[in-house]
Amino acid sequence: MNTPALTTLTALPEGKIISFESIRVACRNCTLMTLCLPLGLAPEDVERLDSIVRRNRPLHRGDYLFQSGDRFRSLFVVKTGSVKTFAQSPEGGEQVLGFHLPGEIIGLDAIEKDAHVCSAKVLETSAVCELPFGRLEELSFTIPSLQHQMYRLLSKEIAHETEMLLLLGKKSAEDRLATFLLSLSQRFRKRGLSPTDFYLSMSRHEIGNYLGLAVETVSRLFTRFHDEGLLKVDRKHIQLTNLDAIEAMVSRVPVEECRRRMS
Amino acid sequence: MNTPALTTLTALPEGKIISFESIRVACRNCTLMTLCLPLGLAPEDVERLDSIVRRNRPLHRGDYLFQSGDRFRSLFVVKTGSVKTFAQSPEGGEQVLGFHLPGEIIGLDAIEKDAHVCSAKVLETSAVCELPFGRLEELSFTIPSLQHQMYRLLSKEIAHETEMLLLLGKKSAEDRLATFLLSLSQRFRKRGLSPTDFYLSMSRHEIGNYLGLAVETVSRLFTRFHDEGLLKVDRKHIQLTNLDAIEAMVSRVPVEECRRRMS
DNA sequence: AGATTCATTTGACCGGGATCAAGTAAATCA
DNA sequence: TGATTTACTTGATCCCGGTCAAATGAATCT
Repeated sequence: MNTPALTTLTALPEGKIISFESIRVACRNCTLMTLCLPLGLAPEDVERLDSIVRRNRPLHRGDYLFQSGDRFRSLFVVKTGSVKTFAQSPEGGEQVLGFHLPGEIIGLDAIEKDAHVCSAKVLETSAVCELPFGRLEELSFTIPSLQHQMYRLLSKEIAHETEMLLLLGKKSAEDRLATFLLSLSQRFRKRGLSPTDFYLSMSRHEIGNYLGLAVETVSRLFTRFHDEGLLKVDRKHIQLTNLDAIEAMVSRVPVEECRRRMS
Repeated sequence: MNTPALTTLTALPEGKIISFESIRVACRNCTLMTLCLPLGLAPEDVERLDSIVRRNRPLHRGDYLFQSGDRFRSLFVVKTGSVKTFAQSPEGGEQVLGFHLPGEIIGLDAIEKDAHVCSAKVLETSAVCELPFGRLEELSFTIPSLQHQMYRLLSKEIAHETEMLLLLGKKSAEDRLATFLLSLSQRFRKRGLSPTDFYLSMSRHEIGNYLGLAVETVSRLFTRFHDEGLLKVDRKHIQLTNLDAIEAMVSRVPVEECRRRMS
């Protein structure tokens, strides 16, 4: 099998042959169907959607799906593995915007400018579906339920970022890490994986960057959570031994509000 | 003229009579057309869009467009005045999500859950266009350019929140206020208003809440900016006397990155 | 106009989390 | 396998911005 030295999906030539692999993993057989774009589509519409999906070879740690400034051509959906997105200032600093698990769509922020405004980098060996946006948009002209699902997905992304704004604007370091772990837990659960026992595919540095915290703070918090019996942590391996306590921490009323409400 | 004691648009009964007012302010005559939903639409499509727009009576300070948890029926566009959106935790605390100026669309985060996930409150006497989402969606099935514009608007909202994440995650208090003022300035300019001389319709408390800062910090920063000759401030009246300096402040490389890049 | 309430400003102080500095453990590589 | 690099942890210290407290100024209400 020839393996060209391409590291980005977008750089792959058009009109790839339909491989055996791509047939096996058709949308209709994909376990992620209810988490992904086909949600709410009739079977025949899933087939039409499937026909525009490009399934390229797996990517490896460090590979880019796209980089900030690239012309916008496609949305991407993680099939297996995980991907981080991040914005970079021209000077080199970066802000992690999200960690994306199977079924999650990447690139929705690029539609308006017709160019990517963030970069997407693969955290571990990952399979990714590519959805040429022009084709997707055409398809959504003729499939109302697909259009509706697109609106839903875009809206969901907005609502999610809203939650992140609340996190960064109002919550303590402790709350941020707890919220992060709980989010991962819930997303793993939805995907049929253990919500209490998983491996992190991102570094402490990336977690800190994402949560607006220094690496050292993240490290200390892991140690503290461990000491408090909330979790067991061994390098990248996390076991949430007291999910209830973590949930309580996240939904807890901030101290500031307690005080204010008493007056 | 009868004035029922309704304080929310959504509570207004369906099928209002077409008033003289609503004819005068048809989309085709609206100065906001190029900032708003009609952007990129053919004149005949603007008319079709116009036919579903509901233009209700002006709202006043403190009126709600909708509240978190309300069933999602319509998107709203500010025509004149300003509106703030905010998320509230059940305990009473709130996080301001945005301040919305004429031409800006509100409610996009409600599509997915079919319920509002934030509240929208009018900051000053304001006129607002209501776009019943069901009708809008139907219309976008038959007008590809409207569908495209919807995708663009949703995408723009995502990209904008991304910028806010960067703001809250990485920037200093000083940078946050400067970014906020610059954003207002640029938005006023786009609307043909002075980018350097304007009135704030929101309180210091609301600004602080939005930027993840204490009221006192906001107040001190205004004083400092004033002392440094960046602006003149008299209560709600702001004059940006050194826009260049504010721009430089915003695009400046964070100190942390400077240090890191030197090593 | 005077009283009340609310918004803003200013000062004093404090603390959470960043920064600085080392040390340790893993992963990568020759 | 040892050498080098990178990731993570831990401790010490510092500082930005939050909190507390009080004064002042606007706006609203009688």
